Amino acid sequence: MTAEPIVRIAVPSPLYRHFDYLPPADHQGTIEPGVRVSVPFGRTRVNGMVLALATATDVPRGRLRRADKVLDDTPLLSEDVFAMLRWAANYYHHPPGEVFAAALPVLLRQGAPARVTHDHWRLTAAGRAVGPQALSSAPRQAAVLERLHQSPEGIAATTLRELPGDVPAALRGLRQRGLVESAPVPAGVARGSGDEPGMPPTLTEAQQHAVDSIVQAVDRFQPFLLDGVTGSGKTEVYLRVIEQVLARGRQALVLVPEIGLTPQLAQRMARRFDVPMAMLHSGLTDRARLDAWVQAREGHARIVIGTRSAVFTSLPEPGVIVIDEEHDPSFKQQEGFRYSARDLAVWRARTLGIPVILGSATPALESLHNAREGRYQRLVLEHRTGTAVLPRTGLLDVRRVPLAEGLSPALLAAIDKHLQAGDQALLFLNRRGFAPTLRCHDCGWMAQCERCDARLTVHQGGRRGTRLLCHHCGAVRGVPADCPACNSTDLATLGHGTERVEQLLAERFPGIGIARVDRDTTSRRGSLQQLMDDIHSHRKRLLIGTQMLAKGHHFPGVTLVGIVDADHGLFGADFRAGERMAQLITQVAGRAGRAARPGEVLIQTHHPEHPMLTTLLRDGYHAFAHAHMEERRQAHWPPFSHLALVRAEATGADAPMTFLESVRELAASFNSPGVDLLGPVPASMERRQGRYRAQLLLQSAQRKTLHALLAHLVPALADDKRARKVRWSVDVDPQEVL
DNA sequence: AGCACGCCGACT
DNA sequence: GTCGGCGTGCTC
Repeated sequence: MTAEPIVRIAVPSPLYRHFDYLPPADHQGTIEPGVRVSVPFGRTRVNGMVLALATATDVPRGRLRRADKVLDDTPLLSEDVFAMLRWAANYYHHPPGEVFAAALPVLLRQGAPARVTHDHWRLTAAGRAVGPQALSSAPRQAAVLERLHQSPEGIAATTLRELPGDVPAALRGLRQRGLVESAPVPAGVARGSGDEPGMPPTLTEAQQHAVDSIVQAVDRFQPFLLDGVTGSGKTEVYLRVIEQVLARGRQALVLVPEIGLTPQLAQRMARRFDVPMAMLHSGLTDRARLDAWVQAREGHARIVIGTRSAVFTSLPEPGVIVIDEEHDPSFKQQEGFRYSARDLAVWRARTLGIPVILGSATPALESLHNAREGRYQRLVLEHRTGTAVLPRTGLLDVRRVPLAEGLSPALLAAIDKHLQAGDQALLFLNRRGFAPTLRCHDCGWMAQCERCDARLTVHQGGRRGTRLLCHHCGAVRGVPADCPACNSTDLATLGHGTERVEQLLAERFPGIGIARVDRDTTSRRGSLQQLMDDIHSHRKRLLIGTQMLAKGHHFPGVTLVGIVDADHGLFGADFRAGERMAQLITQVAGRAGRAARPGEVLIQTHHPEHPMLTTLLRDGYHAFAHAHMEERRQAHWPPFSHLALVRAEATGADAPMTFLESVRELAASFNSPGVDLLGPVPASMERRQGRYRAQLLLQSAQRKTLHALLAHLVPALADDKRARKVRWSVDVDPQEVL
């Protein structure tokens, strides 16, 4: 008789170790790595992931417990994703159980079977026409009807069953009345129509070369940096490559930034390809997400498109991975399991032996460096497609110039000129609200957030009238009638935000129609779409907005882009501030002149001679990147070093610093040559949401030595009693170090 | 992270 | 006299 195997399990908990169990008593057959099991854990039961089968364990005999149920017949994750997650837990120094949990749809975490619910219900035309009050004699049916009214796309039967009462009976009743029908299509997956009108556009020579190069590599690992100016047709390159991948019977995984562009790109793909596609965006219900995930896993969905976490989707026949706007910071998760979806995608492509395409008009310096070192093959699209040309850019020196709400006469005149010509103009301003703060003219008091080291922003819009808002913790306060410090009534707003500029423009350019695009005007569902429609139909011809306007959206009618204040990025203390500024300016500028008419970009600054700006404007993003790369090299910042950040926060003011000092000592005691310990220092905004924050930076020229140190340090912290007095976390390859 | 056990303050 | 505060210990 052979001994029972030991089942090694990652349990969803912040613990850095695995747990060993015996198989369930009644279990027949084999248990494989990658299946979920329900196990007793402490006084509760949890769903864990089988990491491995073992023949021996360190755990004393009597303490081994028996798993109670195996939840999957076959591994839930494809081999490459399983391996990627094991690798990632190691690389990001994060508890394996949490890594697996983060990679699974909520319902799978909760133990639901990995099956599509074909059983969806939706209203018929007749059902849409009647209200629940028509069924007052059948309250159960009325409740189901009402619930279906809320979700016109249909609801999974399992979800409906959460309603009280005999839901299946109610559904039978409703079907007899002809009010509902069961829809066979699982949510989250839609079949493309492939009915794009006309022929796909003819490729430029550069596009054709890019497509050929990538297609030629379909059977091996090769990262491509698709480095193409805005409007150069990167998407068309993706589509042609995907077409080839689909033709070879393979699947495509497409990652996009978190800015609501998923539907747009998905729509374009759906018009091109007559195949089922899974869309994984933030708006999905848990059930729809599971359905989409399963469809991808089983190979029914041939294209999977989604944000960051879509990188964890298992695919049986992967052929290519695309990362669009690869420089976008949203590919890095900023809390919990702090992975980079871009970096994981490259890892995964290597394991799978398939090409991966990183596309951007403004590649991250890391990616340019990788290309320079020969790790990535760079494919350049220098020109815009069709007749569109790149806009002219100019600096507006605003020193000693009278400004109207931050706008110079030259900029206002330019807006006027473009509006007169019947075109649209876009103003970029990185501050939402009316004014960045409120100040007492008599004593200098400024409205401060009680829970953060930050000023409150004056917001005017909305039915709730003028209010003070904290952009960091969301606190809302009324505007005081007089100064809390000196009782003066002479309180005045200071600086300008999008609301204020909108007001000024409304007075200056009456009847033009102004679209303000920021978090305040787009937070309601569908409101962004409404604004976009108004812009595209020219009902609104002046656009004012924040970051959101810079990203990806096409505005063919815009011929003028104004950047109200470029100076923030010039003096940002973070080592990435310059790179971010250059990307932002280049991306905003890319919104202009995409159609036939040439565009113009005007940038207001108090530092017109600043080399960052002059290099960027005169010679473009790549010249800027080249110059900036040298600065990085001299300062030993990435990509010329590797970083990890230990963060700590607590309600007590001293606890984070005290803790990190002990972390520093501990790290120093490991005696790792070549790893520099910088700090600890208080975070740049020390107090946020009532918590004090500090950080310790670890820097090394060698990734290996840094990770060797972390491999000792992190488990030691996890076991350290002092660590329980603070909230701490480790961020490998942090995006921001300030 | 949960969850329980275990010793010190304001309540029915 | 108890309900409950969160310190600390553990999870195969």
